[in-house]
Amino acid sequence: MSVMAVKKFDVDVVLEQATNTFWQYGYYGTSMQQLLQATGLQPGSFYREFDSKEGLYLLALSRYAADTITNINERIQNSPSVLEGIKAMLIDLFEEANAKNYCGCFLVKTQLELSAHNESILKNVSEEFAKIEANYSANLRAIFSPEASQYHAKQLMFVIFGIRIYSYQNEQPEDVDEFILSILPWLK
Amino acid sequence: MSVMAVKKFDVDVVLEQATNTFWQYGYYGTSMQQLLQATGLQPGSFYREFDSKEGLYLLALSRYAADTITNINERIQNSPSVLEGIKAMLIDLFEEANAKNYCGCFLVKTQLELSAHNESILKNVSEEFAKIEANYSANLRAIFSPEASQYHAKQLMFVIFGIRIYSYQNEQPEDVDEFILSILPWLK
DNA sequence: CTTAATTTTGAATGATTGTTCAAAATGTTA
DNA sequence: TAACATTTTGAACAATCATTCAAAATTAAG
Repeated sequence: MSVMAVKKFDVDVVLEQATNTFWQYGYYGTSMQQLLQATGLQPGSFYREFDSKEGLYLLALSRYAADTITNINERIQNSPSVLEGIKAMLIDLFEEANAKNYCGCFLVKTQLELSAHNESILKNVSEEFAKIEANYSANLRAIFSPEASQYHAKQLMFVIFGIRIYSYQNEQPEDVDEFILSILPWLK
Repeated sequence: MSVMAVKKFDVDVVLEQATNTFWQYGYYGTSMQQLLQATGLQPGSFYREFDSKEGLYLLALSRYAADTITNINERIQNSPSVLEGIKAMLIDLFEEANAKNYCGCFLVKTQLELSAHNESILKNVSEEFAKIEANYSANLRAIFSPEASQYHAKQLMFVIFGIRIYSYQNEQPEDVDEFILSILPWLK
């Protein structure tokens, strides 16, 4: 009793392709036609693997959120210090914006697009952001007091949001490094 | 030779109703059905007044952008000082988020939702943000040097974006006033 | 090779999308 | 009152939306 026919596609690859499409064009801005073209699947295969367009979106979203925290911690752990790691991450955020298909943050885009349509998504994304903030706070506790860590983590979230939105514009600060330090002097 | 039949609706009112619908649900998330219900218009009247769904959206957007700058300047001029005016505005941004149908910033939502679909919209919104930043800079020049004003205006934009996004979450800083000053100490 | 569990195919579905337009209603002017 | 420029009405349109499902293809096990 085993598998009599074998999947022709890699679920992880398909999930990534779908994520990128949703990320770029949004939930309502992405049609099933686009999704099928991006993944190379036929409707039947798609719906047998995923429940629905919405189900796939939620899956993509939770995967993205989990990856985000993983990436943050990897970045910090591979840096000479927590503060240098965070500062380098912020600078990278500015540079990412120069990529040809800059998409910003998938969680932010989801929150802005869908919070009025689906209250559970608003709650879901809020929880993910709370986790990310708590994770920054936990990392900062290696240097600061618990209270200072919490405060700095919150400041960090604000600044990250600011960078992600502002980066859609073309004019960035001349000296990004200096600009970050002017808002978050404790990063020095 | 004059008007033989009279419009039953007020264009400005309709435009505001449509703007609110777009603002809340987004461009692709708003259907013509919703728009007609929100405005009380019939399809024919709608299309005779506005070119298309897209045309109406662009109209709503440019009106919103113009109103934004007007409101900022009114706020600042009715304050005892430029800095107090700006600080009060930032605090208000936090409080707005507690309203039942918090929508964030229409320009930001537009940029995130539509920049991948329509390059001219991305450019359009970017220009509006540049105007807003320049307007802040002009106001700050009453107190600071031209260089400092420009720099502070940019910091201001980042922080405002941060507030608008972060505010979708429920947990705000305990002391909002103190929090703002910790990021923008020159507001003191 | 046959059997059978599983996957792929893709035409077809009904619902909804944005938009059109001929006909009816409106109300000022002469 | 009659004429007529303008607006409203709302059924109808083609296109696209997400989704379904019966039939064909696949392939390991017996």
